[in-house]
Formats: sequence, structure tokens, C-alpha cells
Amino acid sequence: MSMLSKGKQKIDVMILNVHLSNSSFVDLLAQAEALNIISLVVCDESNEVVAKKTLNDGAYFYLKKPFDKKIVSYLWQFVLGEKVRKEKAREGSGKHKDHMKVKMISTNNIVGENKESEEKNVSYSKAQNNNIHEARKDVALSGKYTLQRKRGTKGMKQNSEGERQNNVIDKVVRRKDYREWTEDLHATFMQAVRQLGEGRCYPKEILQVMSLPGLTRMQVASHLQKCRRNNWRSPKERKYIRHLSIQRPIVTSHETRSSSFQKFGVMPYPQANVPNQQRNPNQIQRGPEFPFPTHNTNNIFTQGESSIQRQLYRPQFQVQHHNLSIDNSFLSPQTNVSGGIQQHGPLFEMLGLQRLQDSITGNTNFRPDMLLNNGANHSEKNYNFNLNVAQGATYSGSRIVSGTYIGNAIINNYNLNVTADNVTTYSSSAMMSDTYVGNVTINDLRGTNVNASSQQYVGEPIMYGPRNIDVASYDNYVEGSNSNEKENCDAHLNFNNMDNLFQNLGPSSANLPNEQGIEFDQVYFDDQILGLLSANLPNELGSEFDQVYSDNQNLEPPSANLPNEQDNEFDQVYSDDQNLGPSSANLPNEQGNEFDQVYSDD
DNA sequence: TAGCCTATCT
DNA sequence: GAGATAGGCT
Repeated sequence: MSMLSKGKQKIDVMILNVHLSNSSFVDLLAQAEALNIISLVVCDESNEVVAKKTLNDGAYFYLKKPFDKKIVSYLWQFVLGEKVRKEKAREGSGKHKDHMKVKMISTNNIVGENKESEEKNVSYSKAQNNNIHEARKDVALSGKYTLQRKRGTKGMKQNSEGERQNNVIDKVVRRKDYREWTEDLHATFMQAVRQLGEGRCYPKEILQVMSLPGLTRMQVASHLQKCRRNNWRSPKERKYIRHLSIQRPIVTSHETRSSSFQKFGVMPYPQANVPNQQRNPNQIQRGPEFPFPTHNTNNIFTQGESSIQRQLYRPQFQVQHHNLSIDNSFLSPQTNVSGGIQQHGPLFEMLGLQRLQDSITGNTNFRPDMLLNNGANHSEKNYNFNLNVAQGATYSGSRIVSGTYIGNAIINNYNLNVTADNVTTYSSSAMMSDTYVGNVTINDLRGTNVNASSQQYVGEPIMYGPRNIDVASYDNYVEGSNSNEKENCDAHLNFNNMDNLFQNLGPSSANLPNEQGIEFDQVYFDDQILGLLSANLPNELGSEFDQVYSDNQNLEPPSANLPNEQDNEFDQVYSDDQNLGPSSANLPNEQGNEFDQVYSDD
């Protein structure tokens, strides 16, 4: 201690022969540690408790007598190694602690190795490296890694793809397997998905169809999950989003998605809550007109939900403030599809369009994924979409504005005209969905004149998951052209007081009549809106009900009374983050069946 | 055990 | 936040 305190000599390593009965060495260790001197403790006893105490007191490593003096010839490496590590630590890696642990373990092992053999330097170094690897693995497995998982121990898993887990060294190697989903790769993925079609949209089969060397099922599954949740953006889109958010900080994908997706929580499985599927005997039960056939927990009105389910959870809008811009006249494209064609993909990529007319006939599966795409800044006035679906055609999955990046857009008048004769399925999905729009206003969004005969019309939400969209008014109703028989009605919404909506200050309301011209109000309340909501939703026979939908900020539990044709009543309480009250719903349908639905979140 | 799926982690 | 991974579940 005297030598150390004088500091006249530069000391790198100190070997202490200690007697545990004399605890004075503890001070010496502390002093050595303060001076960055590596201390080797040699003593009579050897057990974990002693070793732990000694190491904790500042010893670099700990040996039991007899002391093998050969180790001295190696000590310089530890001094050097320590200097290197401290250099690295100064660079801010913050991994010094792990290194220390590695050292302790490896030095202990080194001693053992030396006891048993007359190893040369070369072999000794090799042993040391191995030990360090082992030590790192120990650190990882027993420490942060496994603790953070906080899950049960399923043990090491090894599947046919060689996806070994819980191995840090493998993790390093696996970094090479990081798969970025480029647009091309995603296109291949989507092609496979479409090729597989309904009900076969599983990772393994997608992988097989894609048949890309090196691609794993897990990667496909992960990507599939992203796509189902609409959480995947192509690199180009990501870049665009970044660009937008830099230019003008907006409610971007994270916040918007988390609010519009997460807060709705897990949708109940269709079968669990819809006892009477006869409502629409011809409809697709599993509903996967879009290639992702499963239920969806994050996306309230995702494609693939049954129409009944969607009807139960009719439009849920997120209305936020926006900027406006209006201009433009457009092209007049027309698409006619007939006879055994399966068509997908963007119908139209453009900066604006005025009129679009589709005619689809004859065993055609027509699935325009989007009509509007990739407009940076544009507006649409008087947007008309005239669709004729006839003769066994399947029209599905149309998303009028979907997956789209629109900087700023205005659609003043949106008219959807559908004529459907003798059609197998007309499944209209969201008009606007999953759209990244900087700012969009639709002043008059209406779907009109859905003339239907002998077809199955599966009305789906006109808008879901829109971001930053204002809807001034929206009409949509269905008329039976021939039989005067009304099919499942879709919504009829009027947002009459848009000023309130824009400012998110006041109550919003909507009138949604159905086939018999009954009206109801539905008010959807979201995070930012501070006012009250109320909804009266009558159904075919003139019953009325209130639906109150409440979200994060509401402090009182919502409630709803929803009678139906037979004057049945039920309450629906939808509760979110704060879980302030129980939720329950009894939702009878045309045949008077009843069921309970409880929809709960967080 | 393989594989799907969701939640969680890196 | 994209992609990987854990673990429940069938």
C-alpha cells in the first residue's frame, strides 16, 4: 500500500497472496483498482463465495493455491487486453461490464487449463478465445437477453430451416439473414399470395411459390404479418413518409396507426359472435376477398372480415384536421374486363382522375387494388366511378384510394355507381383505406345507385383507417333495381357540421339510413375530439338504437341500445383504453337471433 | 413436431 | 419501425 500510495513506480499487475482471515487486503484491492492495477489474488480457499467476494472487492481474478507461476508469463496479455477494452469503453460502447464478466470467467478457466497441461502460448490463446465465446454466451443467456424476454423457457428450438435460437453467436451470424423487403421482393410475395388465393395464404406455401433461395418461412411469416396489419411500407413509401414528416411534422404513421389500430383492439372472430349466417347465405363466410384470409386484430375493418362483422362495426372514422387544395380536371379512363380474367393491381396511377368506368362481366375476378395512387399533390373534383358488374363476375377488393400516398388531395364529389346484374359477388371494400394522405378532403363522398339483382352485395366500410382525412358528406345506399329487394344496406352518412369536426371541438354526427330509409346517427369519437358523441342506428324495420363509441379520453363508459326488427334491444358498450366499464352487446339480426358481443381493449 | 399466429424484441 | 424471434396454440 505504501508503494502504491507513493506512485513512484508504474505497476501494471499485482499478485496478492492473501489470508482470508486478514481482511486488510480488501483495502489494498480497492486502492489497486482505483489505480487501474490488475490484481491477482491467490489464497488457500477456493469456493464461489470467496471468489465472488474477492472479485467484488476489486480483484481481477482469483486463484487457489498452489500458485502456478506459469500464469505470470501470460499476465501481460491481460494488461494489454484491459487497455484495449478500456479504449473501446471510452468510445462509448457501454459494453465494458460484459467484458469484465467475460474476463473473469475466462481467467478462471485458464487456470484450470494450465493445471492440467503444459500448454504452449498458442494453444493457450486458443483456449482463451473459446472461453470468451462461452462466457459471452453465458452472459447473454443468463443475463439481459433472457431476462428481457420475460417469457417461459421453451428451450432451444431448432427447426427444419435451421433457425436456431437462443444462441448469441448464431444471432451474429443471422444478421446476414436480415431480409429487406424491397418492392420487387414484395411484388414477388404478393404475386405468390394472389396465386395461392383464398385460404391458402400461409407462410410455408407462400415461401414455396416464391421459391427464392435463402428466404425463410419465418421471414415470409413476419412479412405476412406486417402486410396483414398494413404495417409494411415499401422503401419508397418509407422515404416519402420521412420526407413528409421532415417537411411538415404531421401525425405520422406511428401515431396515427397506433391510435386508429391499437385502440380498437382485437376484433372478435366472426364466427364467435355471428350465430345466424343466413343473413346472407351466399356470402363468403371467411371473407378473404383480399389475399389475407385471417381475422385481424389491429385493423378494424380489414379485408377478410365477414360482412356481417363489418356491419356490426360500421364505419369508424378518424377525422382529423387537414389542409385543402382544389383544382384539376382529369382523364377519363375506362376499363372493361370480361371473361375469365383475373385482374389485380392499380387501375390507375395518376395525379388526378375525373371519371372512371368499369365494366366487368363473365367469370371475371376483378380486383383493382387501387384507383388512385401516388399522387403527390392533387385534387379531384367530381370523381365518378361507374362500375358495372355482371354475369358471374366477382368484383372484390377494390380500394378506391388505398395504399396510396397522396400529399394533399381534395375530392369534392365522389360518386360510386354500381350496377350489378346476376353477379356472384360484389364485394366492395373500403373506398379509402390505409392511405397515407398528407391532407385529403372529400366534400361530397357518395356511393349511389348500387343497383343489384340476384347478386350478393357485401357492403363494406367505405372508409377505414384513413389518416388525416376529412369527410364532408357521404351518401351510400343500395337500391334493388329489379326485385326492389334491398340487399344489405350500406351506410349513409352525413357529416353536417364539418367545422366542428375540423376543429375537433364539437360533436360529430352521422345519419345512416338503410333500405327502408331509416336513419340513424353514428358518431365516432376519437382521441382528439373533445365533444360528445351519440348515434342512433335503426335497422330495416325502423328500430332505433344508440351507439356510443368512446375512446381514450372519455371518462365515462359509453353505452348503446340497439334494437332491431323485432324490437329486440341490446346494449353495446364499447370501451377502450381506460376500461371504465364492462362492455357487452346483444346484436340480433333479421331473424331475430341474438348474440352477445363483448368488445374490450387494453 | 410442424407450422400458424400474435406479441414482443432487436 | 422493419424485420426477427419467442412462445402459445392447433
